Amino acid sequence: MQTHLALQPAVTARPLTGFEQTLASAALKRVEAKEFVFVEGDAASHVYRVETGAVALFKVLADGRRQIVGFAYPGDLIGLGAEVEHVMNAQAIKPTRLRCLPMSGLHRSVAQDPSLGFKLYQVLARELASARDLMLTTGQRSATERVVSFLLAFSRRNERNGQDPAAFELPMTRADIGDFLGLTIETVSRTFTKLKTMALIELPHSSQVKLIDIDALENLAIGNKDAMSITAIGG
Amino acid sequence: MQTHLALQPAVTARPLTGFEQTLASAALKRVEAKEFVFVEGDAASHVYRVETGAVALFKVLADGRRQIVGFAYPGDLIGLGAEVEHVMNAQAIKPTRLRCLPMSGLHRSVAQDPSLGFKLYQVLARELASARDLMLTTGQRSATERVVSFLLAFSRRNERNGQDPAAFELPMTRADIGDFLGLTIETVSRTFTKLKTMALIELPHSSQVKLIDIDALENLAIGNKDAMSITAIGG
DNA sequence: CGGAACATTGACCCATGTCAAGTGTCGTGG
DNA sequence: CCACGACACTTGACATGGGTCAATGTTCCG
Repeated sequence: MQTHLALQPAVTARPLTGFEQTLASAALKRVEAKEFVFVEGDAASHVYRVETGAVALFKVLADGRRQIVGFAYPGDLIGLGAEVEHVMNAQAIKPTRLRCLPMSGLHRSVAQDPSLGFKLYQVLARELASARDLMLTTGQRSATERVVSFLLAFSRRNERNGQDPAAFELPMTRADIGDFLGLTIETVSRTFTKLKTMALIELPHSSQVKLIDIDALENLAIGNKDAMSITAIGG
Repeated sequence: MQTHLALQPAVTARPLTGFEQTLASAALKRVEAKEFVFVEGDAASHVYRVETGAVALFKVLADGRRQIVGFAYPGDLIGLGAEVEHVMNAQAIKPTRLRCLPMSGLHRSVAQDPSLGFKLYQVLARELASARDLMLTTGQRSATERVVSFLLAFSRRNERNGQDPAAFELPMTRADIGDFLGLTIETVSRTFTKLKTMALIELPHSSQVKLIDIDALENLAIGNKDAMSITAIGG
């Protein structure tokens, strides 16, 4: 069972070889933190691949409530969809560089490489799986479980990239985390403080996280209220 | 802005013409209410198209908490994904007939029809959009907003199918609705009662819904606390 | 007719939201 | 290099929406 939260659209698109070339030669765009890559209603004229930096993807309600549906990191594709207009917003959360591929180019690539359509299908299937994991998280889990799942997703991402799974930098603010997990800033902050008090994490700076007891955190994430004692018995 | 909740994976797969033939001749399977079509961990050996009935797609946590990520109705495809095993469960919520297409057949179809991969991509893109709408709903909306969005999605579905947008039968239980919207049975039930008291809906039977004031409901869904007075002024 | 499953309702409670101070932290300009 | 302002974060006090637990009602089917 996939109990953990995927932080990203999971489109670290390795298999797109012919497409890869097209992208490599595509125009490079720089955006500053807080700058939008596209907004809801924009013509879906391009897809983008994040080269460096990070982008938040979100929807907003009329009254300003915001749901971040995912974060895109280097290697991730954003802007894919079936509609002629973007149905969400993409905003850089730190200085970011992107490759821009016009939709016309994408269509051409699909025409040339018959398997590309299916590859894009696989890319979206993984995004869909991530979206559903997040649905499980925001729909069913407690605040602590959500925050811990979020931190562990970072840990696993770092591990996949050959970096320290126990220490990382959060590129987003508490507000972003809250809008991703369906919590308020205050609840996110209090949960961090609680995990710190429980000696499960350390926060050298508010954006730097060190995971002290990953086993205990993993127990917390799956709903084990007293993860620490369980760990003591089990370990 | 897409403020409303899609009830289904939105894969009423019209465009799959060559594929359509394959499906039409595929084996027909009948399942009873509560019977599983597949469960998490099963080999993803087939995709299914719902012919009649309805299917709930859900994930469960170790302790039994359940998130329904979508309902599939006639015309919808289920079982698509990038993994070799199913990552969720599919359970009929009423007697259901399904066409079963083996994955091998799907792969053959993709090989024969180069555009099929891209068509499947579009199908998944719509499912992804639905999943993200549901994320917005469970992550940001109040109980009343969630239930009303849910009812309005049925209304719109009926309208698309040329049926009465103001009256329909709910195929699922209160528990299913709760697990879809991230609410408890009791909250769903109380919300129905409240809407009935406000004279916005009627419930001839617990599974039959009649929408009395769709405008007011639409205001409620987007967060307008006193939808009725607004409607009175606006209408 | 009886029982199981589903739905409603009520009373109570608690996790999380809201509102309101504070306290860093960082970048800029003097 | 320091002072300032802006912004992010933390913390506290309090409010409340929705969860929990429990009882009752309803529907359906054997």
